[in-house]
Amino acid sequence: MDLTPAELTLLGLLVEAPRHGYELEEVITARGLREWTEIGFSSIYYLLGRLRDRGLIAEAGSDGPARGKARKVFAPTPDGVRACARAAEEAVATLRPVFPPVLVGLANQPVIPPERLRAALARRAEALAAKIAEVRAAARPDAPPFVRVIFDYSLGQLEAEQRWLAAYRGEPDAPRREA
Amino acid sequence: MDLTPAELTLLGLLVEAPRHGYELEEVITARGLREWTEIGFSSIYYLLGRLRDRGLIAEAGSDGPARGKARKVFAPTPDGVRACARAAEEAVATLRPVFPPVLVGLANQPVIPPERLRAALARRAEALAAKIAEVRAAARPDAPPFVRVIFDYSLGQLEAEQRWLAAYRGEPDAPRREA
DNA sequence: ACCTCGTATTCTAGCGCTAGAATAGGCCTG
DNA sequence: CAGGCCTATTCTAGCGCTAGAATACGAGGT
Repeated sequence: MDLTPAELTLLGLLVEAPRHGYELEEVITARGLREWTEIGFSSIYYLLGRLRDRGLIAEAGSDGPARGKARKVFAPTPDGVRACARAAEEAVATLRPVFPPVLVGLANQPVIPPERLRAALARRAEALAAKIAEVRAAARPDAPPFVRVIFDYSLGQLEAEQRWLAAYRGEPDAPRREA
Repeated sequence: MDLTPAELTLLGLLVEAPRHGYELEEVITARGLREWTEIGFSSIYYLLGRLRDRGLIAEAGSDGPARGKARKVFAPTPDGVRACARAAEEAVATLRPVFPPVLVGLANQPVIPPERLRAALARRAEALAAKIAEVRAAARPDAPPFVRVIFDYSLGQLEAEQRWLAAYRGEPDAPRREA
């Protein structure tokens, strides 16, 4: 009954406006969701099929094609809209424990030669700075608040990681005291 | 050729000390890695098989069983140790873009009834506070630095999220200015 | 008329992983 | 020494997902 993040993303896009598969693909790439949601091109029709089988979306007539094969436009059913709201609410409320790969790497720190580790941390610092700049640049001040909050979240997480990394690179071996 | 986080975790545990499948299971639960790594009981032997097929670990004789069926002890091969170091280094260096479910939920914020959204955010705040307390309690000051750094990371991320959440709950609709 | 190009969907094989049951073997107890 | 029990491993079926190829179809050029 629960929706995966990918399913919720797709369903949400359809709640926003009825669309056909190809259009979803376009929207996903246009909004830069490809990187985040990890919904591949092939998955779209697959997920659409699952959502339809569950009765959360339904074919809302076929659109007059610009050119080429007829396209199937999908729209959420009333059930689908409810499910979307419930799943979104659930996603907001639940804190998912994360153990990102970087921590797995750090847990194996003892096997990494020290100078390689230092270099790896430097590479991370660079990537982090670049990412922060990128997110800042992408964050339009005129975006609606519910979009801004997403950027704020990402930025907050990235900056926290940056502070942590700076402290850690500064004194890689010395234990530090609590705040 | 790359190792998944789960594979790296297991391999790392074997680099630490040769072990058999059941023991890995015990270590994983004892260290609380179950929640983080999402390595199910069934996966252990499966992953062990894959690592062996790739020549990264090998059976290092069977241990005298305390009682019951003979157990197969696995130890990393020289290749395995190298792969572990390389993968750990890689994991430390690369920044993986994350788009946690909470953001997917927030992206669908407009379909959530406002009072439900407020309640969901409140639940999240509670869970967050509890988690922070839990991590703080688990962070032993006498732990080796390479373990402490992991707790520091988690704590930094959680606290950043807490600040973000507090700000957001304070003014859920008003746009905020940049730092 | 035919052919090609651009749009859009569907199909197929197969990989990675998981749950859960089945199996195996030695010890201990009566 | 038969039976149960505990430790460990292995097997099996199947799910979810993906890449990539195959298909379908109309418009426009020649």
